[in-house]
Amino acid sequence: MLDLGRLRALHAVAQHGSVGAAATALGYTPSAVSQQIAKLERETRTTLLERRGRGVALTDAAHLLSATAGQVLALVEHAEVALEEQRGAAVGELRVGAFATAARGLLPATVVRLAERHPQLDVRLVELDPPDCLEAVARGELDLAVTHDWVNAPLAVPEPVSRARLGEDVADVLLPAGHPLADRESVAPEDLAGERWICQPEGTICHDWLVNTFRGADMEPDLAFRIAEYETQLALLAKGIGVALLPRLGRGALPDSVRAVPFRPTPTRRVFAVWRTQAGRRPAVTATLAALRDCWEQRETA
Amino acid sequence: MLDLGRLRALHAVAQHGSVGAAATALGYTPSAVSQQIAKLERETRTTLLERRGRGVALTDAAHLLSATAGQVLALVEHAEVALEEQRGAAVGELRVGAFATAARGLLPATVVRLAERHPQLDVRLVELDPPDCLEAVARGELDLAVTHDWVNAPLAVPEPVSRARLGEDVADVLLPAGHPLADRESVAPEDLAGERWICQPEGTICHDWLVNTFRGADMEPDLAFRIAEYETQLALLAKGIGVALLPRLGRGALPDSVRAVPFRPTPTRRVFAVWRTQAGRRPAVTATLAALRDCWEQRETA
DNA sequence: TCCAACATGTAGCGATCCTAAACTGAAAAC
DNA sequence: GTTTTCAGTTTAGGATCGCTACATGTTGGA
Repeated sequence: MLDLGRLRALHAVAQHGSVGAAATALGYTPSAVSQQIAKLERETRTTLLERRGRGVALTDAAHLLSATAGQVLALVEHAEVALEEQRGAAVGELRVGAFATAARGLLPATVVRLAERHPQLDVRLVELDPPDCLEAVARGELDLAVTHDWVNAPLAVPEPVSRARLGEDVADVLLPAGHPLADRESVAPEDLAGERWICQPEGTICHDWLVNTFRGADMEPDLAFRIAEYETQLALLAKGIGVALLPRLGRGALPDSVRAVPFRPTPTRRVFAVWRTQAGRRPAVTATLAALRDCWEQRETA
Repeated sequence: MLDLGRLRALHAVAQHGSVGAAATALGYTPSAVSQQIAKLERETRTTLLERRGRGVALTDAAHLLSATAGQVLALVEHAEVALEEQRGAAVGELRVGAFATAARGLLPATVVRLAERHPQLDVRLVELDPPDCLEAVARGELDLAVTHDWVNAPLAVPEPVSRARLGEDVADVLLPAGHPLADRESVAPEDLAGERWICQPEGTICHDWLVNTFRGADMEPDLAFRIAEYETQLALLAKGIGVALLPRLGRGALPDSVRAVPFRPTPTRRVFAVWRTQAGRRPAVTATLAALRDCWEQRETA
């Protein structure tokens, strides 16, 4: 494989017309340039320079080589510039994970915003539960994830992962419109004894939080419906079949047949973005973080 | 300026997916590849590789750089191949000089033939008198020249120039059709005493030869018309204004008003191709030499 | 004929680049 | 949970490379 330094030497000679001028241009002595080209000649088994009077002339092979050397040098220079530019730009593929509610309520706007601001950024989205999110980020399968914890089940991030808080998401109890508690200012676990709950499957944080909170009041919730899909939960609620605890994030307009009532103690989960600390320097990561924050703000003011 | 070896290392990692595989592919140890990329990272002040589990993953910058590295490597490889091919092919620019008669009578056919055989060869033609030809070749301003001497004025080629004889060109005396000598088998200087000569300007070999030959017979030719252009000489001859000594090379069909009569002693000039010995290895030079020989042969048999 | 300009050759020193081997860290196997 | 294995990195050291300074060889002009 030809050496770039030698090609540069040859190209300089071709451009400046003499070994000495080329050496000056490159900041070397003529001897160095001469030696470089001599080595290039040995490597290619080709005569590149011919002495002509006091100076030198390039052979056909040298012209040929110098021409492509020019292209190569231009390309390399371009790469350097691109690298420099890229140091501040968000490009490439960014794999994002988010828990279901955020995937529904926050990420669509974020992806749109990123697409507007950074057209070169290719965002991939995966819906994952918070523990899986963290693991995937730590393993490098995701570049960034939106996750959450509840105040009574704080999120532990492993060492090489950083996190930033986006904000808090409050959950309300959703009741059929005709329910006796439907017009209360707020409800407590005690008020809801005997209700049949619509809840996410076991193993999800939503499920665990509900169980923990009721056990704190020395009660056991009746988790009659284990439903992962938001729309399905809503459909069940609309039919008055049970009650549910649903976060405000990602909750659209409710049907008339369903009422939201604040819960006491307020079920608040903190929403975080997490990423490998290592990758924090990636412009793509910081840009996504910024977009997430913007979209979160916009959601709250809306 | 980025180093080609490092770019190749990065590209290999990108292609093979791991440092070890890249090292195997390149014939190095993983350590070498790792160091190369570490240096590349320092040079570009960019993170290129991130550890991911047991292996590594490329950052955006690395992907960017690897992509252009691929282009660069392809270009360099292409240059190497081109160089290899070119080692046997006639390509590039070839500057050819020829004395006027050869430029008229030999070179056009040669240029056509070269263009057929070697379309990549770019032939430039300059009309130059033999001494200038030799000088230009020796100086490297011409790559090859067609020159001549007369038997009584042999051509001396300087050391770093080679020559090859193409053949001999005989000159005849051209007389107006009505001239008393027009139907003779041959004429000698003595026969032509008092004639007004149409001749090339002083300083040309043609001129000098005429003077020398006549002085050898203790005569002085009357060089009444100093004309460089062949067509002009012919026009003068056609009007019966003088006589001329014109070589057979490059002489087309004569008008009826002009007759060619052999001269005694026969004015014979040896025609040579000359080139820098150094450049003799150039395929372009050998190809042109071959074409010149072919065209000369063809001319004689025609 | 000497001198100036230019390229090339030589010696040597410092930088570079590779290998080998120890080290670190993560996944897999027991 | 502990050990093994795998992959990449770090470190040390020796060979090579690539530069500079200086000498040499040519060429072209005063």
